[in-house]
Formats: sequence, C-alpha cells, structure tokens
Amino acid sequence: MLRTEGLGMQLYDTADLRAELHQIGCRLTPQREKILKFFQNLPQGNHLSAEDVYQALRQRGENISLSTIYRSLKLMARMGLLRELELAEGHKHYELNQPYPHHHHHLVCVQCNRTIEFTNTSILKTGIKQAEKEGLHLLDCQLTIHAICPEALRRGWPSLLPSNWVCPRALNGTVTGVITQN
Amino acid sequence: MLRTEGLGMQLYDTADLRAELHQIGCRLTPQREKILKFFQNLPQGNHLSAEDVYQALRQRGENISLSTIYRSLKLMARMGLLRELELAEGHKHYELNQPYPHHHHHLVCVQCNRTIEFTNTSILKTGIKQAEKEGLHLLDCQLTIHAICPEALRRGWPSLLPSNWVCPRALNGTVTGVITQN
DNA sequence: CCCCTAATTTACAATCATTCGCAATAAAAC
DNA sequence: GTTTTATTGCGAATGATTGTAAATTAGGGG
Repeated sequence: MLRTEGLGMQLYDTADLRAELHQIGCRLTPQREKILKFFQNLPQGNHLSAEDVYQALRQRGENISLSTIYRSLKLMARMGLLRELELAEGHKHYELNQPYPHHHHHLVCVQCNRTIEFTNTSILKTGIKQAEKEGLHLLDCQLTIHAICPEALRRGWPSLLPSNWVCPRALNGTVTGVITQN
Repeated sequence: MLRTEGLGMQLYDTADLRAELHQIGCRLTPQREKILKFFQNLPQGNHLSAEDVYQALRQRGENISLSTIYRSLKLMARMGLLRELELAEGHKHYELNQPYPHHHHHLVCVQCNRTIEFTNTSILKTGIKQAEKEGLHLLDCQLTIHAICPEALRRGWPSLLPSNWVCPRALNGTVTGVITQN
C-alpha cells in the first residue's frame, strides 16, 4: 500500500493504517492514529524520543499515556512506518520512515551530538538487495556514521574537555535538520 | 598508526595503544590493555555486551569491575578502536572496529534477532567521503538493516506470536557469525 | 629509582529510559 | 447489541548505565 520497494510510505490515511494493522492482528485506535499523524506532520529532520512525543501531544490537548507512546512507537517501527534511531543521546529517537526520494542517513559527532542528514540512493539499493538475498522483508536500512569534529579533537579528547565547554559545531544552528545531497 | 583510511586498525600492541591513549591525555592501564586484547583474540562475528566482557574476563581470572568495563568500552568506541552496535537486544554490543578488508555491516531480524554480517566496500567509501565533506574525523560507519523473516510474518506478527514460539530462523546455527560477500 | 600529581579503578548508590502486570476500556467480529 | 480480545493507563519494577568518593596507580620530573 503506497510502499516504494517495500520500504516506508508516502502517506497513510486512516483506512490504510487500519488495513495495515488488521493484517497483523492489531486494531486501529485513536492513540495510534494520532501518533502517526503527528509524525506525518512533523518537519523533516526531527528526531523525537518517546518523552518528546508524549509532551508534544500533551500540549495539543491529547492525553496519551507514556506507556502507550512507547508501545506505539515500537509497534510502528516494527511495521516499518517509523524508524528507530540510535544516535548519541542514550535513548531512542524516532522519525517517519520515508521511501526513496526522502530516505536518508545520519552523520553524528560523538562529542557534540550534532547530527547531519544526507541522502544516498546506492545505500538503499544495497539494503534492499541484501534483505532480498536473505529472503527477509525489509523494514529499515540506515547508515550511521560516527565521527568527531576537529574542534573537539583540538581541545584534547575525550577526557580533557572541561565540563562546561561546548563544541563550537554544536552552536551552528540546531542540532538536527541539515540535509545534503550525495 | 596502522590505520587504513582513518578507520579501525589491524593490530594494536601495547606500545601502539599507549601512544594512542597518551595522544588524548589518557593512560594505559592493565585493564584497558586486557579488554582490547580480549577483543583482538575474539573470533569474527562476536557481538559482546559489557556484561559479556565482564563475565568472560572474570572466567579467565581477570577481575575487572563492571564499571571499568563500561567506561573502557565507551572510551575505545570513541577512539575508533571498537564499534558500538545497536542491534535488537536492548543493550549495546561491541566488536573490534576493523579496517577495509574486514569492515562489515549488519542485517537483523527484529523478531528473532538473528544477525547476518555482510561486507560492502562502497558503503565504507560513502562514509569516508561524507565525513570528509563535513570536515569531521571518521570513527565508525555502519549500515544496519532491520528486517523481518517470513516465518515470523506468516505466523501473524507482531502480537500474535505465542510467547513460547521461536522463530525458525533463530534455530539455524548461532545468532551471529554468518558472513556473506556482496 | 622515588616522588608527586592527576588519571583511574573500585564498590556501591543512584538514575532514568523502558517495560511489565493488571484492572478497566473499547475495537470490531458476529 | 453482545462477545471477544486487543489495548490503554497507571504504578511498580526492571535493568542497563552512570555518578560518587575513597583508594590506587601510571608515568613524568627530579
């Protein structure tokens, strides 16, 4: 249903989501629908934790329990609707799992946690090919590059950084959101 | 020192490790040396948690505290000596970060946690290029493919699996260790 | 070779993201 | 509508990981 090569989706409306859920014996609940909609309306480059989603929905007057958020995020990640990201912050982050034209990867500075998104179609192709070769159904495919910025290196690293020092790269705009083409 | 394109290493002896540590203001301790040696003598395909390392060293009569294991693993991952893997088990796993000929990636079934390793040189090239482009020093670069095996899909998924059911693919040999060439 | 200082280890406590158990609720099949 | 069974919500529990403070040790300088 609207999938591109088995990975991610373009747009899921209520009926699509219900169908997808029913297919695996699950039900469509208002909570699940709201959570997915929330991600679908989020600007590119947002990586949210369960707590983030909880707070954001709460501010919109939607009182969905934190447990339900956790359960829904995990479920949707396993369905391939969301991507579970393991960047550098010590807890999982989620984003919409988008198909080809928007499918992207992450470059993270382990010192300042700045995250740069970039696209690369050959990686996706590799993922699809590899899953197919093993006879598995692809859910997600992400290249994560861990790196360290030169500013942090120069200051002495990893233990010599004064605890109040902030990596200069972290100050250039937001932590996430930059997209570069390959 | 023995690096290949700035990623990973072939062999680190005591002097190399000391030099690398000193360069960033850290000291070579017997604990750190033993932990790295331990990983260097491990067969390909092992992904160990901090607890695993703790137990393994303890069995060899090396009593290194769990805290030290945690700190050393993190330090060495940040140095690019080890890779921190976020597969599907809910805790981090580590393996030696090896350069080009042995550098590899992971395909994981989110249902049975079976992990398949595969190599692909173009991905490493992409990682190197991308880090360079952003002016960052590359530490690691890993493609993680999340997928689900057809056996689990057929049984109804994700909630219909009886709790005592084991995905058949999980029974084909060990959970980790298979290497396929691209 | 010994001293000194800062880095490190250790044991233990603390944290904090995530999960669990269970009663209450509500999809959706009939 | 009734029934079945997935799901929610709450609070408690879990468990990986990190913090703390005292004791130890690496390694540079005399």
